[in-house]
Amino acid sequence: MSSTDDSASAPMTDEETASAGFSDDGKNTIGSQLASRLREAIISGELEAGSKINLDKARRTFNVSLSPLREGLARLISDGLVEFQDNRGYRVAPISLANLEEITTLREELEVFALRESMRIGDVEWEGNIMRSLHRLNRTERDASRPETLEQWETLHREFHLTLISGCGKPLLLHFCGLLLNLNDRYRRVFLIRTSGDRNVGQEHSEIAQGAVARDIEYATEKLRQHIHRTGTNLRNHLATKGIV
Amino acid sequence: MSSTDDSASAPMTDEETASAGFSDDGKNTIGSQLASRLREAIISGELEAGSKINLDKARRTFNVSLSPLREGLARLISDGLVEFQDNRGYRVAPISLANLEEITTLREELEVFALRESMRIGDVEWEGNIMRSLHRLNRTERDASRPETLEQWETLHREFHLTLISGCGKPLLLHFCGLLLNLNDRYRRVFLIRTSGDRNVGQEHSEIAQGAVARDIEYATEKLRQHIHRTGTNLRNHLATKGIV
DNA sequence: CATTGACAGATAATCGATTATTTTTAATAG
DNA sequence: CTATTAAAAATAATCGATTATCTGTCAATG
Repeated sequence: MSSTDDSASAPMTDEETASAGFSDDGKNTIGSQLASRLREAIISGELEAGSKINLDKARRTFNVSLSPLREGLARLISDGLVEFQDNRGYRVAPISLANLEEITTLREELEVFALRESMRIGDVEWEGNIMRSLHRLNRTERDASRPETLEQWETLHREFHLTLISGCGKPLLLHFCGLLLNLNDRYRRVFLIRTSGDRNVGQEHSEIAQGAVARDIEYATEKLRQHIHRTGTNLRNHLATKGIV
Repeated sequence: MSSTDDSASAPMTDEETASAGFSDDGKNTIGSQLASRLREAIISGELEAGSKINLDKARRTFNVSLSPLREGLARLISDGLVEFQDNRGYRVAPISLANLEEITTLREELEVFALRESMRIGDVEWEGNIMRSLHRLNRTERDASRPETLEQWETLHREFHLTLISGCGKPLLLHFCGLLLNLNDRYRRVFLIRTSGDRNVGQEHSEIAQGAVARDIEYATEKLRQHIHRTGTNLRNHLATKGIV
């Protein structure tokens, strides 16, 4: 419900970060930095789902002491990306078909509800933010041969979905939706290298966005629901291909 | 999504805990114990909403070192009962009318959805668990003059609501509902010493439970929604009385 | 008189070492 | 051979001390 770091912060080169003065956008403490790095490692699949996290090994890998390491891991527990047991340590949250299906179902419930609320009470700034997010997202190509474009697209995609519902005026609801989006993104990054051919995801996003700013509640919410559902179906097939139950 | 301790565990005297062999129900590490103690301190209002948590002071109060203290606080962040900022430390999550209203709204959405799902797929064991929880709850009097009965009632009440939706087969959804219940309980414990006279809460619970096991979806979900809504309205009035915005 | 900046005290974050617990291995009895 | 137990190794949890950061105070400046 809190947490300082901001893993989806605006892209910025090392030089800018170092020189420009306004670098105070979180990531201050080692613990925070670790949380971000670990989150990325898990969502990208670098750390395998279900695998144990050896503290001593991780300590050496990241060149940090135990305290900030545990601090960082604690945050990922809140995110649902890490599981913990007293005296047994940490492990990367496992993936499963059932988990993916629940995430999809809950997104359909919560994200759609949040969009409905946003359309009910969102202001003009909210509308503007949607159009900006949409534009930035649609201008970014997903090129499977260049991993950095995939990461970039993921960031903007997440941003788009969050912006869409950002007008709802319900911090807790946004928090839940953010968690679900995170969990969902892991499945996509691990299993879905390229989007399936029979979809035009860009157009789907455009339709949702346009319906939202036009305040056509039935249209927009239904489009969003279908969008989420299709993604779920898609991912489910990919999981099945790899034999995951 | 994980967390080992179990703040709503069965009541047990110190003697029993010490002698009987099966005391391995969590609460092993100092960090876990602290999480429970702090949670209780916050939900009961002992630690004032919005107040800063001084690590050094807390360390002395609880006679522990910094590491487990931070560990415990980290868990309460997941619970939404504590907020944190890098280099600024921890504070008890503030309360507000808006926050209470959001909690109520989300409970109406999520808990009702979870009940619907439970009624769709819950098995006989689920039904039995409901009847047991209901019985235990209704047999417990809330006597304002004896604080321990209030605590006991809170525990059983929480248990009842969680049991009601425990058949839904959706761990994440149950997690969210658990969080919301926690957050809601804090408002009740702090603001509602006795239930308002125009309600028979015991009967409300019975109606919901009976509707649930009878699989009368419309009836049960509507009763639950009203139950949650009334509680919200009630609490809102009490907050207004104390001048909280 | 408001603003800035340096200082000091308070507080949070981190480290390295130590202690507690679990897991593995090895030995032994049945 | 399998099951049981004891010792050893691996791992997690905690501690006390140190370092980094923040916050308030007060003097100097415009």
